Amino acid sequence: MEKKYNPKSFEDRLYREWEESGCFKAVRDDNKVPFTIVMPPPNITGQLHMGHAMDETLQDTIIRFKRMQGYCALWLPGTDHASIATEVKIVEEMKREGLTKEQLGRDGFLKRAWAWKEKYAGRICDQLKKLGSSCDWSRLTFTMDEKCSRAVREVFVNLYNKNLIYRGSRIINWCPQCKTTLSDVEVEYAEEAGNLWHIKYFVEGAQRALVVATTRPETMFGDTAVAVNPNDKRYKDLIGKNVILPVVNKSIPIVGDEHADMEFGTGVVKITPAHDPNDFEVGQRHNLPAVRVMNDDGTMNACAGKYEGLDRYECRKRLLKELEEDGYLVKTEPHTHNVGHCYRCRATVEPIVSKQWFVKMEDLARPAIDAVMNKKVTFIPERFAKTYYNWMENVKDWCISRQLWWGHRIPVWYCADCGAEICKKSDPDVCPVCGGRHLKQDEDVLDTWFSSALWPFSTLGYPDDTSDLEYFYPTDVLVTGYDIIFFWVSRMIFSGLEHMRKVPFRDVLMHGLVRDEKGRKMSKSLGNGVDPLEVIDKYGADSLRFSLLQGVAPGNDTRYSDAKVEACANFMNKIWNASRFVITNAEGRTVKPLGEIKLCAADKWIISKLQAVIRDVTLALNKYELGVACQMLYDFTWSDFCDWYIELSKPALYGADEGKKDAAISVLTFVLENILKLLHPFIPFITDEIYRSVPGTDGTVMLKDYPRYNSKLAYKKDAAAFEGIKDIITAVRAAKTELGCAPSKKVSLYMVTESKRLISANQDSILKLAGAKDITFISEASEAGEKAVAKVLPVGTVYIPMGELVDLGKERERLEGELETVMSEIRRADGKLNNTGFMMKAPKKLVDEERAKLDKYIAMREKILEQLKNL
RNA sequence: GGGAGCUUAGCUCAGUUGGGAGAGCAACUGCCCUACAAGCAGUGGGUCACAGGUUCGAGCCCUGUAGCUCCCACCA
Repeated sequence: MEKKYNPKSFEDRLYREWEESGCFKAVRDDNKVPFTIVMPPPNITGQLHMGHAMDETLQDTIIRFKRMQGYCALWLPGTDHASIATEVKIVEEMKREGLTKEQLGRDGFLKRAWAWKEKYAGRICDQLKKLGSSCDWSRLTFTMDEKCSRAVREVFVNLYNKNLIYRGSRIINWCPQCKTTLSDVEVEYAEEAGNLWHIKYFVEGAQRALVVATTRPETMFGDTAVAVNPNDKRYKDLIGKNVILPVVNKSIPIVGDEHADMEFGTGVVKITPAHDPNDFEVGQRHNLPAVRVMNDDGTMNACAGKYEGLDRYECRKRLLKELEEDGYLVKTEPHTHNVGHCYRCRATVEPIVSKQWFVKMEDLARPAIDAVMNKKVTFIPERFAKTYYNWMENVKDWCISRQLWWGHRIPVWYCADCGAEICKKSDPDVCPVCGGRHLKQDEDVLDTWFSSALWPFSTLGYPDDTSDLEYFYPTDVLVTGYDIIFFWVSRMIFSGLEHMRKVPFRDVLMHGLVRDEKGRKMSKSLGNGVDPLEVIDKYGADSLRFSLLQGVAPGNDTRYSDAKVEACANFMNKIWNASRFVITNAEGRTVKPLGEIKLCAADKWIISKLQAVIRDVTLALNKYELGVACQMLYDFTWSDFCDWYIELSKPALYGADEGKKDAAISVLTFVLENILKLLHPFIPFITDEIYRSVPGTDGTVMLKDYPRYNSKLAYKKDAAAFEGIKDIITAVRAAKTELGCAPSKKVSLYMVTESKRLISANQDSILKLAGAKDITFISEASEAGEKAVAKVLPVGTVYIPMGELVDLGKERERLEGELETVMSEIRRADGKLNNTGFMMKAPKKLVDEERAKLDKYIAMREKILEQLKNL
């Protein structure tokens, strides 16, 4: 082993070895139970960020754990074509070259897009490898691969045939910059300061005027009515009459509709069915025409008259000026309101009536809700089920058509001869209705999330009845961020149920966002993102992984900090050095199985601790409590193994007794090997690198069995007794520090104790670790001399003669302090034991423990009192 | 308007069937002792936001209050 921990010297090499040896490959094995994770496919446009790093680390840890536990573990990787995000990027790139989509044409553009994909899809995969991701690369899938495209077609056609996909004119969200529709979840709302403009509309044939309030005056060209509340006494008599739309001088009706809120504004609302979801509904109720006033790029169309061709905001500005000059504008009131923005380009989204394709959600939502209610799918933590219900129960139809080129094209053709609409799995040559040959495919592509929704089964071979699908589906756990529940998780659930008749996964492990040091979201605009690859370069992948898992609870956001990674790097260093200690000391010695050696108290103690850790870590991992598991392993490795056990082993290791040496090195090796296995899922590189040097091991640790709790190795009594030895050592160390005695000065110890055998057996350890030269058993305090400090412990009293360093006054003070501590413990235990409620209702085990504590403290109290008396 | 989360040591956060408050970092003291100074030993530091309630027992369960954060819906 190299003297220094240097992750760069082995991480890439190990990854190559793992990959080449086929360790990550999952092949159906009917003697094993499958455990499947499908990776949330990163966008091909993307670069690895901290969010990915967290997501991938969680998945890798789980899959490595399951693999070691003997499952047929499949972690299926892939990438997403990310229709809109990718198209936006390519268009930007083209713009720099002075090119437009139109210039290239659809085919030319797609050619370029595929070239882009070839160039960048590999990048994110390489980055995942740097992290140590043990996914089965032979199954790498791209959402626009042939198999996914087949699945998309199959699903589309099936839903179409069931009338669950339909085409219709609805209000949709339009991004004027991306020039495409967006689904409801792709719109992000933000409060914006704006105005509420009060505009006068004259009533036809009367001297009255109604004043409407609007935040988007430019849409007035599309007004086809004004509405008042039918119960509103102010305007009731006007219902059925008309108003004259200013500027355009068009006559539009006054309708009575509950939508008009009497309390808001003037109580009169202009109705623009083509540009507002509520108005659209009002329009439906009153048979109003929907008049679109905007073009796809957010400029005004011919309906705006002289404003035609102007951008919507420029039009607003000039129109307001005109209205003001003509006396129509009666009031401008500041008003903050929620404005929708495109989640890709941030442009303000326009609600527009448009003919689009929709998935009818009502029938799909119900079973998806039930599946979670019935625990076929479990959210971890549970609270996210509520978020899910809330959305599912109120979900509206899903607009799936996008006016883009990069994506799955909608498998619908229109016959120019007879007007038929044909939806088919395979491209039709002739019209099945009229036999005509003039078929034209729908120009639009599908929402990216339409193919993502099929991911858990499209990747496994759907629509074919593959052996993989039968074996690996439903998958076991989906690991993803809570920000993606609506986009993806919910859609996978209803899609799985609809097309596979089974939920896509049993558990959904949610994690939060990785924020920056100050708790802010990492973002490009803030420039506060931390590049995981740079962190890996500096500290190694294991340190980054551990820092992302340690102290993290499911569903909670976490902060990234260099300090945290540094602390983890120190842990790696610790593991490295401890291993080096064990391995170098094992050179030339025989490492024996535990059964063949005589275990000393310290051995039994550490082995016992190890069993508890194995049990608890496994339990925690099965509950996806990775943060808790990390903490337990950290503490065990650093405190118990390194700080205590390695130190305890030194007397034997450096002594002359060959048998003891062999025993010590055997236990050290045994525990180290287990630590490496236990830690491997979290920090795969360092553990495997070390494992290969551990005597008696062969091959990679990633295919070894995960340690199992062995009750025969629990040694509960011996382990408990050994705590007495640790107490003695700690007490002597503390006493030395307290009195300012140099740690290197060897002191003599005198003990009054009933555990002479235990202490004698561990004398070497005590002397070495406490920095003492001898132990003498005595029967009373005076034998230790006058200038001795007394440490009263459960195992007995230790007297440490310190000569001139002892200040009797301070010693009295200290003992009185300890007495007070012990007394308060006695009061606490006594109180409990005298509480009839506690005695009657508390579990017996607890009562017994409490009684034992009381006895222990009473004994200590007597000893301290005696000590004080002697001072 | 609806919903969720958070509030624990100076800082960042764990604490999952309710049974003596923890870690890392920071601070203080002392140590290079043949794995590790990226280290070791020791020490200090918390009315677990607040107020009630349930219970023999509450950081944990229930109700309410306050502050912060997030999500959804809607606001012409």
